[in-house]
Amino acid sequence: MLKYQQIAEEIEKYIEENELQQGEKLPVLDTLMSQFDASKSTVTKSLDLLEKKGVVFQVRGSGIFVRRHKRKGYISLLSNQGFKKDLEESHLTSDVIELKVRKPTAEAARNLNLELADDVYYVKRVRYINGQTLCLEESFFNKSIVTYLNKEIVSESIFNYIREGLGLKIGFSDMYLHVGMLTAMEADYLGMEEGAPKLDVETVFHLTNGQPFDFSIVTYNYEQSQFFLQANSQLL
Amino acid sequence: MLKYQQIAEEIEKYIEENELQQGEKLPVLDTLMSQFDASKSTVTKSLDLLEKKGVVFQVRGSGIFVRRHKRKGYISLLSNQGFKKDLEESHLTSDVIELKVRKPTAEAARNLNLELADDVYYVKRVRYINGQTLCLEESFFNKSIVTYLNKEIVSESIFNYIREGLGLKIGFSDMYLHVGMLTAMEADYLGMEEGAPKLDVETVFHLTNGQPFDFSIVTYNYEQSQFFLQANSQLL
DNA sequence: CAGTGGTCTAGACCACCGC
DNA sequence: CGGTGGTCTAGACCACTGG
Repeated sequence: MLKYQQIAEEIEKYIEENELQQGEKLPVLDTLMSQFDASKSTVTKSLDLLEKKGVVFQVRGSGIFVRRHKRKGYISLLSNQGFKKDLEESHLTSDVIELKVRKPTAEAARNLNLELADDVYYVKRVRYINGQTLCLEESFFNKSIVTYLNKEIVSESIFNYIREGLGLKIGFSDMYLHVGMLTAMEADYLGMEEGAPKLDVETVFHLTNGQPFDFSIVTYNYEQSQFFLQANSQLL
Repeated sequence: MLKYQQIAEEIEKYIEENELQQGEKLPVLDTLMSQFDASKSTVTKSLDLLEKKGVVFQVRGSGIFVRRHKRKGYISLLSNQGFKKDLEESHLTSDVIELKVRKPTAEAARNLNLELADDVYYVKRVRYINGQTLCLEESFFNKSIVTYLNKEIVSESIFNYIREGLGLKIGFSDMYLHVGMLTAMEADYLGMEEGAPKLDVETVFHLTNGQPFDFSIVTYNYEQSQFFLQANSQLL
């Protein structure tokens, strides 16, 4: 593990263990440098990481402060694939409805840069949170990259398997959100009424080398759809 | 303007002007270093910025590549307050429905760390995109920070005024998303049916020093609600 | 194994905040 | 004006990719 990741982790752990609140001040850079026996750039890099994650914010001429958000029970839109993080106390399960090799839909082919004749793994799941339906998920995996899947893998964390089992490196993703009304089929899976509000999240996942390997469409039950997002304005 | 920002801007401009597509390779680091007469760290910092903005992705041992998303007409959830960026071709206007100094709601007070007796500027606007209703927006500004507002300011970009007119530095924001159904009042403003799907986005905006100065609730017309989001998985 | 990006250091100097 | 974070450099060395 890299030094700056290590430092970032320790600082984050320190914040959690001491239950520091929004606005509380962390030790100054000099202290952190000697404490972790690292150069200024390295410590700064750790802090930039934490800032990107929404854990701290830095104020020039003043100090480094803890950043917290107040609300519980929200799903972080960015702690990508595998909510896990913000819903630690919640119980998440999945029902696998379908798992097979097939040809992609036109939309899936377009998003994965595939031909209609190429093979994809198709996975359809319903996800539950504390026993209530959370979402319906359909995923298309480029079979030439994700070469094997089975029911066991698919009922657990597919992404962990892709990372550890297949040794692939997941890079970045593009997400598209739409609000609409549930179709009869979706309503059925989610145990809701047809025409109820829904949020569709379509995501294209890429490897670190830029290859798209997964296109997924997730339809959220609006009653469980509380999402959270942290932004930094210094992008311009 | 800082050197690394300058470099980032020029690289971005270069990509736009030459209409580089997803996956196209940029010059190698050495070239960029000499081209911009900058050290490796500085160029790297520029590229990290662009990576955060979703403009490029870097692959160790291989190169620096252009990142693009395919879909047009989506509102970027992160290019914070002031869509402007992704909707450049669209025509955006506002109707100011209400502008006054008042006491905050309990919710607004909580999110702005204010007392119920403190003063806030309250702004209510309907926003249009190409003549169609896009959203209904209610904002509460901490009056001890945003000391003055008038109809003219409020019908243009409030955030530009805060930055340039008041000289305040906007830092980060926390966003909370909910899906639901339009109330009669909301439907009326948006020209929709009561009970139609909606997306509510509540945002708390902070200055760079961490002080919250604006709490806003934006209710989107679901027919116009197409959002876009780019994520980087290397956060862990 | 050559090419290319990533990490880390030490140190100089700059820019901002708040007393 | 002292304290603190931010920028920038030069250079050593590491780690990954792809032919």
